[in-house]
Amino acid sequence: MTPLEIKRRKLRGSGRKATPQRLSILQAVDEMQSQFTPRQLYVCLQKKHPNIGIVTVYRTLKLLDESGLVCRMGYSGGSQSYARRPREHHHHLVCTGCNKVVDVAACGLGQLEKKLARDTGFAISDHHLEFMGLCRQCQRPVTGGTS
Amino acid sequence: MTPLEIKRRKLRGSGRKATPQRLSILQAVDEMQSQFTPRQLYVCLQKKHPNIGIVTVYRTLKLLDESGLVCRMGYSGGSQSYARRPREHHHHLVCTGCNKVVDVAACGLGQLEKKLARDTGFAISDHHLEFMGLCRQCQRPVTGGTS
DNA sequence: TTGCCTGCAAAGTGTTTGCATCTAG
DNA sequence: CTAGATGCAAACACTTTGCAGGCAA
Repeated sequence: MTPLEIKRRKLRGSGRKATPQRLSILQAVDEMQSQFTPRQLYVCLQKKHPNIGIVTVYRTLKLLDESGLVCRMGYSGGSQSYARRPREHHHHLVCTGCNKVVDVAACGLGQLEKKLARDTGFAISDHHLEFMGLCRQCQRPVTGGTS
Repeated sequence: MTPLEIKRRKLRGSGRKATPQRLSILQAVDEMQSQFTPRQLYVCLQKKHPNIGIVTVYRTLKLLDESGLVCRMGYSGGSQSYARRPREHHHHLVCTGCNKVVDVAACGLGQLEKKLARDTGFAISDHHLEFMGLCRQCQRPVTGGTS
């Protein structure tokens, strides 16, 4: 089964139509290296699919997020950002240098969550955790030109 | 020395003019219970100081953030949010019902952070942690009308 | 008095919505 | 064929900017 066929099934599986635009967007998402904004994805799409409007990108990303095929992240630079589909419950390690995002499986916040629930009376349903730092590459002193 | 006088000095201390608008904004910030957006602060200000424009609120919050008198937080609902000057490292417990924010001192992520740094090679400098859930009040069944 | 500050309105962005048309199923 | 999807333009919301007048120092 081709990758395209897989994407098609995923879409249909969540009860949506597998239009060419959506398949293109899914493919483009797969090719993104890190977080991206709707506009960035739109620009990437332009190269191969200049007929897709940015409105469709917005709508499709929202839809794919609801279907669990992409993951809505926080805001970056005043714009909503997304990332490729998440696995199970996990967190992110964001490089402040190159903006790369690494998934982190380790969590172990269940206990803290329970303690907090007891202390505050909140019914805690979820949490977000994000680590910031410099990845290996960005830690290296700049060896080439700076331009 | 009155609280007002303190605020005045803080402003002057960062080399800005202590205008009545800025003092009013500083005072309103002090009275905010949790995170707030510029608009929310503006609405609060209207009650006592209807002559302050929302533009001034935007400009002043940015300025106060640069001066370290308020703390710029993430986005909430498509809008930049701020909070009073932060204490030490802490996290937030957000009610998904009423949007109330409670500060959480407990953290204990230092170990996880170190483990992660070892495993991934990242130089981790910080992390954000946010718990979501329903506060006590929002957990109660609706007793009044739903209007 | 002088330079920074304010408030209005207008411009800039990012995102959503209305609507006619098109198409996957 | 029909419900849902697309694309355009317009509407919206949030934030910034230009400018004339005002005020703290």
